[in-house]
Order: sequence, then structure tokens, then C-alpha cells
Amino acid sequence: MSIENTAPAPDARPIRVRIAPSPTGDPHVGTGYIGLLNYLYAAQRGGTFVLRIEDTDRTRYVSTSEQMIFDALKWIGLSWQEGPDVGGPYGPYRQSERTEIYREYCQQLLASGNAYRSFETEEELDAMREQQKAAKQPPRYNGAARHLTQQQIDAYIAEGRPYTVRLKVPQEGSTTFKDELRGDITFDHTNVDDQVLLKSDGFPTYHLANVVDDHLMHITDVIRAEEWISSTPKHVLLYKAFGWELPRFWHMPLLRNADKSKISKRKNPVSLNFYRDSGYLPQAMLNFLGLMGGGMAQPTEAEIVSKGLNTKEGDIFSLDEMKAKFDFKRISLGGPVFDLVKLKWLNGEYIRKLSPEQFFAALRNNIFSDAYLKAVAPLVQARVETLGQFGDLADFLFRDNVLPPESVWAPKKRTAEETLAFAADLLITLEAADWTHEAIEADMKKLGEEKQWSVKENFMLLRAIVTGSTTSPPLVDSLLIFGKARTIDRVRRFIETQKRLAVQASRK
RNA sequence: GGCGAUAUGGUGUAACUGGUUAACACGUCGCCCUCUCAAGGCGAAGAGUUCGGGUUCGAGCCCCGAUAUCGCUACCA
Repeated sequence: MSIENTAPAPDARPIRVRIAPSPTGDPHVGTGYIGLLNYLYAAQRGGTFVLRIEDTDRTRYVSTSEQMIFDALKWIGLSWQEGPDVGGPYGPYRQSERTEIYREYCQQLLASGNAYRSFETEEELDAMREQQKAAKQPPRYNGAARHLTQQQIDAYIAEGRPYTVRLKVPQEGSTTFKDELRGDITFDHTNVDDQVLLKSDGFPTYHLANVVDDHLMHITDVIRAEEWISSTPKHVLLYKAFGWELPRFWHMPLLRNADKSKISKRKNPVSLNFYRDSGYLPQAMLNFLGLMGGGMAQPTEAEIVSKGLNTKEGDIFSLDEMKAKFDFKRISLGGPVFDLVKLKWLNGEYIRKLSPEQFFAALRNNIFSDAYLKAVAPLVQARVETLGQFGDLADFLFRDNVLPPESVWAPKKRTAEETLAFAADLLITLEAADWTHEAIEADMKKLGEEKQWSVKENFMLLRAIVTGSTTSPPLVDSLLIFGKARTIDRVRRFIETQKRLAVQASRK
């Protein structure tokens, strides 16, 4: 038997789309990208754009993240009609506040025989996967708990054993769904795992929460990244199990690093905060995101001639122009490289278009804001004898990049390799750190102890990397002001540069 | 490994329902402008469309088969 679901008929439901970021850290450029696409889709069709916070993973939850996501999306110029901050008729819009709902629907699935309880521990599951891998089998839940008798289940529950609830995927047949950009995609059920729907902590997984919420919030079009294609059959099966009407699915190409892998903070600045703090203009960022994957028709030759356009104008467009012209069917499916060089060019175009007043205002609102200068000033005051020395001491806080002195990456006591390795550890530590004075200092010292780097060596290396000098205002205070996203970028760039130099040297 | 998706210069895209020497932008290089650097102007190099078959008068567009890349393969999203 085959569960057929090709081409959900065009329906008369009012268009509703959503973006569903997880508050796990800095706001991601990918969130901006998918956010823009959803925004455009709704705007072009008189639809509604919903923002929903998917905070069901309590282990990765970052409390400051949600507000940063709101701010970043607003920064690039997006707005939403429903969300945790603005409310709406289908709230709450934070999944952590909807756990009762998911539990109810999970109950329903259990009752209808579309899901079952599973009592294995994580260790048992790991062991099972290991075995399967060793036997060259695809790692998948073996379905053992499907065969538990009601008595056993009752007994386990009475014992207070923790359990998860899993989707009962049919053992035969296949699921086909339509991707609006790619056409029909089929998955054989033997390749679909019995996905956990409800975790043992009582929180739902993405799959359950997402489907339930999309239904309850009347979402008509699911516009999300390509990485979700593989789990779409699970979602379709859930819709079927509940007897709900399917949304349309649009899977967008994944933004890539220069090496074509999925964009990652390892290889690229991915935080929208980084771009904001580094002095990228929001309209340039938005324009650049709109360029990714195509979607905007190039001006025709006739247009270029009649409007006297420069050909490069085809790459430059505003949100309003996107609303007017962006065509989802034009999106090209190869994953676009997030090319910082082109972004910088675009930003330059926008900066040059600013009037002198606007340029001045941009400087004052961004890298020379009162708030920023007010934070920097006290670090410098005790260390200068003339105001002019401010620049000598604080220049690193206003620059795009900085060149760490050679004495640092080739220090007396350490080899270049050791220094590089430690810098890499520093990077990981800083990425994971809460951006508070206490946390940064404690985490750095802990790392130093583990790696046998003295506090002096440790802090001096980071100081040199971030400030480009071995003399600077207090390091941690400076980092706090400079911001996490930019700090991390500097460390990352230092490591990359040194690696490249090492390769060049070894070739000689 | 399994499953799925994708494939046009270094990068992002274009090429109407198959129809001239594959276009535009970024980047690179050169020249002009210029006190410098950008910007701007002019020009150049760089792909024969991943590869191999096929259909066709004609294929980047259609078919078949390879290959490569990416994603998923979690009680993460």
C-alpha cells in the first residue's frame, strides 16, 4: 500500500506562512534568509506572516536569543503580524508555552494506534545504533517497543520508567509529497525511522510540535530550508494520522560556505549581529539575501536601455522591489555560496548612495553611537594623556580587521602550532561562553588551566588577536563592548590567516 | 554505508515553450581619470554548460547511465 499525497489541491484558504527559529544563540543569517522568503510570500499574496519560537530543546536554550532574533529580523526590515511579541489569535507563539497541547495530540496518536511508547534509555539506543553500524545496517530504531503488551506498558509506567512516544511508521509502502519547486519526492517507509515525537522530559520534538502548530495556526505554505526534505515524510504521515489537510511544501536551497558545505559558524560569520555591529547596512544585507538563490528577474535589455540602467542595477533592489518582482518559481536549487566579497561590494554601493547626512547618521547610530562611545570611554580615560591618544588605544574597536603582531603567534615559549591549537580552543570556548564578564573570564581561565597556558600567555594571545596589539584596555571589558560575534570573527580570521601562511611557508 | 536533493566561468545568477560566436553582476588583471586610495569610465582573461551515451536538422534546456557535491541518517532544530 502506498500513501499517496501528490499535489494538494489549490485551496481557498487565506495564505499563512511562518518562520520558526530556535532560540539557541545569535540570530542566524539563514533565519534572515528564510524569514525574508516567508515575508515576501505572504506580502505578495495578502497573506499573514507568523513568527513562532521553537524552544523545545531545553539543553540548547539561550535566554537572550529570542529578543536578539526579534531585533535582527526587524533590523533587516522584516515584520510579522503574529508572534510572541505581538500576539495574535492562535497563540501562544512560544512552543514551551504549548506543551499541554502537544501532550493532548500525542495522546490522540497513541489512542489511534499511530504512535507508541518506547522505554529504552539513551545508552541502549546508542548501543543499538553502534551494533547496526557495525553490521553495516542503517541505524534505525528497531521497533521493539511496538510489541510491548499493554500489561508491560502499564507496569513500566507504574514503575515510573521514563519513556518517549514514537511515530508508528507503516512498515510497507511509501510516502510521496510534492515539493513546490522540485515536484514529487518519494520515500520508501523502510527508510523512515520511528521518529520520537515526545521526549522523556515531556517536551515535543520538532516534528510533532511543528506539525501540530502549523495545523493549529492554519499555515498553508511551509517554506523552510532544504535540510528538512528528509523529514517531510514523517510530517506528512503525522498530518495523515490526524486527518489534517496538508500545507504546501517549499524547500529552499541551503546557504553554503565557500567550500559548498552548509553554512556554519566554523567557516563564516553567521550571526546577523556580526554584520550589524561591523557596519553593514540592513538594506544591503536584505538585498544580498534576496540575491541568494535567484528569484529576482534580471532587467531585460529593453529596460536597461529605456531606463538608462547600469547593468549592475539588476543586482540591486529594495524590499519593495522584491515584493513586486520576486518570483518563487525562479529560485534556483543549487545551494548558493554566501559570498562575503559580493556582500561587501553591495554594502559599498548602498553606503555611497547615502546622502552625507544619512552617512553621518549611520556612523552615529552604529559604530560611533553614544552608547558605544560611552562604554568605550571609561576603559580609555585612565590610560591617556591627551584626547588624541583615544585613537591609539581604542582603534581596534572601530576597525574591520586588525593585524596581530608576529611576536604573538610566534612567541618564545610556544611553537606556532601550539599557538594555533590554543587559538582554536579559545574560539570554541568563546563561542560557548555567555557574554558576561564573569563567564568569559572564568571560561578562559579554565581553558588555560586545562591546556597549561598561564593566564598571562592566554590573555595576551587573545588580546593580540582581538586588539592587534600587546597593549590595550582591559581585555574582558573590551570583549564585552566589542561583542561576541565580532570577537569570534577576529579569532576565526586569525586562525585562518595563520593556517594559510603556514601552508604557503611549507610550500617554499 | 543507506536514503534524498542538486549540478552553467573562482562566486551569485541569465539564456522565451530545444534555434546564431552561452549573457549580466561580483572578483581578478590592464588602461584612463587622479596628489594617494576608493569610486567612476574603458578593456581583457576566465565556462562550451560535471562526464558518457541517446533523441533531433539543431540540446545548457528532452531521455538513459555514470560521477561529484550537499543534506538527512539524535529523546537538535
